[in-house]
Amino acid sequence: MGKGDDTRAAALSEATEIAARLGLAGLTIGDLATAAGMSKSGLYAHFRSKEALQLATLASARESFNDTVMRPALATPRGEQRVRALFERWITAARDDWPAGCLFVSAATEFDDRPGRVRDQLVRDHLDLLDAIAQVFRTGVSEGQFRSDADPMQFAQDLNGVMLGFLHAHRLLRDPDAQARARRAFALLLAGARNLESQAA
Amino acid sequence: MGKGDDTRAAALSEATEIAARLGLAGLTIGDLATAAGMSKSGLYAHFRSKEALQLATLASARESFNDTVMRPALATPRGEQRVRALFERWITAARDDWPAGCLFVSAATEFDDRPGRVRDQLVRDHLDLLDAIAQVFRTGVSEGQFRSDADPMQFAQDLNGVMLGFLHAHRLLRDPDAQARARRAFALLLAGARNLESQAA
DNA sequence: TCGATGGCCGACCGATCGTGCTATTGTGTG
DNA sequence: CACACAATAGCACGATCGGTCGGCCATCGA
Repeated sequence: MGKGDDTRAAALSEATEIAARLGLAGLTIGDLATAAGMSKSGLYAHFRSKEALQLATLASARESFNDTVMRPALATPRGEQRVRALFERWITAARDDWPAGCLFVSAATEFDDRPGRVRDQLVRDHLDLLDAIAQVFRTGVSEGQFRSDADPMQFAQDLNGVMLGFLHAHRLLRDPDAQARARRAFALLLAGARNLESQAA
Repeated sequence: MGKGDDTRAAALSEATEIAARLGLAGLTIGDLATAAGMSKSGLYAHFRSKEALQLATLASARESFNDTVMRPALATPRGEQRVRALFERWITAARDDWPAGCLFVSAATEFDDRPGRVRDQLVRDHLDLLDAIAQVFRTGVSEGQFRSDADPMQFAQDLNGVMLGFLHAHRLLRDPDAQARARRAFALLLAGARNLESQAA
């Protein structure tokens, strides 16, 4: 088991880029084979079904996300600093049209109404992501920087919303101010978690 | 011009639902014909290309959005009350798996990397939406309820992010708390716009 | 009553979809 | 060097894709 693994990894890298542009469903075996410089059947032998290819592509994107965003963030000091590092890594990668990030967003909207293994995996990945955000946020609570009655899962959904709003403004509208607005939104989020001012209905 | 228009409108209604589930690209002429109880060619005669069908479906969804959310909101008193009405109409419709709302979100992520008339139209619609939100927000500024130095476009992107975060949590994760969290996020947004506390880096 | 026209259908086109089966090539090991 | 086997290619399949065409009805104005 030597060369095959390299070929598979290279194909998955191509697959991530294609799927980021055309969606996981739009990722075609023929297109991927052409992009990887292989025959359709030669490539198909690595994944024995399209669903398996989609799951493998998703797994590849998940690793890219962990390597690029999650693990480096977890290496920084606990507390608000780590929350900031997480956001910073995330939005910087997303700004550069980072394929793995776009893939997760597009796949989530693509498969939210299509039951199956792909959707199940997406749900797991998304739950893991939100849990990780919440966990990072909790380090800020235990360090005393955030309010102890703040809801970590609330923060996770809010931060996810900030990133989604940014991605829409950045990738669809090509808005040059999108990143600055996302930073301000994130700052407002932090401010709301820090002291004890705002609790409207 | 009598019966044909009814058929077309009915087909577009079906098209919106299918596209909300499978995406604008996944909306197939054959599937739509079956759903509409027509032959493929009979239906196809109403739209002379798939791109035209996609644009017509988008236009139909846009009207649904304006009828369901925008116009009723604009009929309420100016200021914060109108902003609240906008949010309330929006999230209530989205909670019920309202097809038109899902369609715009999925289409936006689907076509953000596919140049063409569909993408162009999506950009126009999205800009119109953000402008409308900003305009509603401005009525709150001129009524003195929101800070005069608040950025309406910032509020628009933020509110859009709240809705996107909600849709992800609701439709992909089926999170029963998603709506409550979205309301709290919206409340935080309003609180940040009201007085002059938070302006962190 | 007759002809025109709008609305719809069945059959069909070439291309491409996902997916098998059968070679043939390449590569690491004894 | 030869053998075993992993890796890739060739080819074909049924289905479905977007799209075209000729023609059959129903309606309606003259």
